Amino acid sequence: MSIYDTLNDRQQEAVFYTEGPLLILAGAGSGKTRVLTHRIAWLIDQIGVNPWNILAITFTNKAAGEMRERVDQIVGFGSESIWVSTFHSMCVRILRRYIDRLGYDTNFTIYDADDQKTLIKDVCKYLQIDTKMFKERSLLSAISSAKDELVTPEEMTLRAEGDWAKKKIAQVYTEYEKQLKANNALDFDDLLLKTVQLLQTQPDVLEYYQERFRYIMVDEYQDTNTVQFKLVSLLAGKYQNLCVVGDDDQSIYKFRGANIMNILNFEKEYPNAKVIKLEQNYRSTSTILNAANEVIRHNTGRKEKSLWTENGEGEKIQFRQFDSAYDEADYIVSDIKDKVNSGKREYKDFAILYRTNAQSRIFEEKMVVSNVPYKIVGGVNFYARREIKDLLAYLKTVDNGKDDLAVRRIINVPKRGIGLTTIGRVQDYATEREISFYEAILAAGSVPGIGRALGKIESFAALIEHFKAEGERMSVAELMDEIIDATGYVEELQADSDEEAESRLENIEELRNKIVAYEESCEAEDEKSTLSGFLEQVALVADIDSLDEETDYVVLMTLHSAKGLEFPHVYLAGLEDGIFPSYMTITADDPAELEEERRLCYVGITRAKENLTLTCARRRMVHGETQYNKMSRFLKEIPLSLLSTGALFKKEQTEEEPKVSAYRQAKQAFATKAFAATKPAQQFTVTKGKGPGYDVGDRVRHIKFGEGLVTQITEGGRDYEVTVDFDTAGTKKMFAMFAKLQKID
DNA sequence: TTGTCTGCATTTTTT
DNA sequence: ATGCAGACAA
Repeated sequence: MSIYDTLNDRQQEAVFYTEGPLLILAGAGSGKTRVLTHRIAWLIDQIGVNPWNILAITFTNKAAGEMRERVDQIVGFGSESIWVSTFHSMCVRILRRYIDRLGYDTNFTIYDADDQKTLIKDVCKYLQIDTKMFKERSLLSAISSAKDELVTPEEMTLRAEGDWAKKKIAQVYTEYEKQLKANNALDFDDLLLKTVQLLQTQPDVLEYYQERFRYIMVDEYQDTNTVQFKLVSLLAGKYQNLCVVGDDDQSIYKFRGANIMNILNFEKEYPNAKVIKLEQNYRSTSTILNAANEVIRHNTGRKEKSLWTENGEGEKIQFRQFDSAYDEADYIVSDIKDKVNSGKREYKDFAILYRTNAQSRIFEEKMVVSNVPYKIVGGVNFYARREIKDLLAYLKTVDNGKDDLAVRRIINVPKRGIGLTTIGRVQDYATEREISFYEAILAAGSVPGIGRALGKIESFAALIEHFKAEGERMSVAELMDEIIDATGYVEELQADSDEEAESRLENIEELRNKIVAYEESCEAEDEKSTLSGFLEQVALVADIDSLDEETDYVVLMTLHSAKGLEFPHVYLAGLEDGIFPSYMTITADDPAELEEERRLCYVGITRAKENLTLTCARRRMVHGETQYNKMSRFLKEIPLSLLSTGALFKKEQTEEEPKVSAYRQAKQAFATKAFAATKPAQQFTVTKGKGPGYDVGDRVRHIKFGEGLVTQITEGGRDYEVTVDFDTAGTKKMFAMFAKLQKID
């Protein structure tokens, strides 16, 4: 009896088919990770492939670690020399070795979203771009998609010919690139793009990696974008032993440039590709699986497949609608508590999934109050916190003096009396001479107009030089301590006794732990721990990587983060039109966006193994205002026969609304299903309470237009449109939400 | 130069 | 509700 006997026929076929391109269409819960690990084992064990020649690309570091571990368990040796990593960390590894060929230093810095924003602001200021017209956000996303599509600044400039707005964007892109290079920095997209450029321009490097990676596997292939596709094709170009695993129904990263065509057209790209479908689900009960199938059925243009399972029917899916988001959170948390207290489950069996990170807060509050251990994945990244970024900026400055952003960040943190004017002068001097900001600092004596700040700058330069010298002989942790000590960063926080300062100190302590952990892990692998190495690790960790299956806590995260995970009991919260599917996708004119939301819903449902609870609230606070939402359209796509709406629950007595039971509400919602498609969802937002707080015939005051008479109120979209006859300003139509009209008695 | 105030926009999802 | 940029005073 071999380990491969435990696989089903299809899975075996996928494992044994080792030569040439292979597309595995793996439905949710069909055991694709098992297939991949067994395939690697098979390659090593039976085909005699050197582990060194295998590359497996996963979506997260966590998945990579798990895969390595599982291969290790099967094969027992050699797994450490397999390359298992994410696209990004693989690229960094390659670039650290060869990027000098593209004119960068190999100790380049990686810019995160925050740094990108700072840089783009600088660029806009420098180019005198009107950021009212060109939002930094959209500029960045334009640049990002250009990089995803392998479009260089030169190309974009050419394409923009004759279009003023496009030319502006191209100009920004060009300058942004220039500055990145001057700072010896790469952004996330660059990691992929530069690697592709490297392989395209350096035949010997390409040859080396093609030879090295004779067998390539890519997980979550449906979420790859054009650069990633290109990268994989380059690497697999010689041996063509490329195995990709994916599920078009789980493609949820289009907004990040993921190109679903990569999977749909795999057979066109590789005409001799073998296609294997894995359709047996081992994860969920048939009830859950049916619900998922029913929902995803509403999408068009998918690869036909039908998931089935031998698992039992299991329990019905629970559905609950609540008056408010508070009630919703209350119910879920106490439901979890009940089930744990009755000994049926442990905390770690539960996951609460939601559409947006903002929804986590309310659950967190309830968890704290109820004393339920929990872990929130995502949200504000640990490394994005101010104190962490500050200290990292010191490390970056020591590591890569060209990183102007880092130097400018810390030159006056903690306060040294170096102000904006001084920084501006130094920057001008640096720009003029085309030297880095830090070089200008070192030459501060010759910068004009510095005046009495000179001494302060010189002592700052001396401080950094001191760190650089010390860094040569110190470990990263020691250097960090020295920085904390010499700058008085912690001291300053300690003097501050409020709660925020306290949590900052804790974070700094946590950072120190992470540095020590990094150094220990290097030691374990017999590698030298370096400052660059640590900074790189920091840049590429996702929050999900810190998820630990062993710890007994409830996990809270977005649906996106939940991809690839499974839990015995899943709560899908906030199933309301406007939340999920999000308001953006409902109002977008592209139906494809709604389909992506539906796939997200499919992903969410299929995370559940045994129990699934769907909840929504009639009323919830969003951005400081109360929103009234209809239940999600996706709910209506689940057959009523799979649902249980459970016992009735308390309604708030203060509300004047008709008292309809949850069950009736649900029933009504399903009954109107046929009409729902043609009628727009009725939802609206008001600043407080119900209605705009005034009526036709009332006198109101507007902050700018003065007093006037309300002549008409019409309900439109998510707001009221109010027509007011102003005494002095004439008749205006405006939305109640924005106008903030005040009734005059 | 620093701190505070005010008005303004912002809100999907992430390696 | 929160966070940021710009204005202005200390």
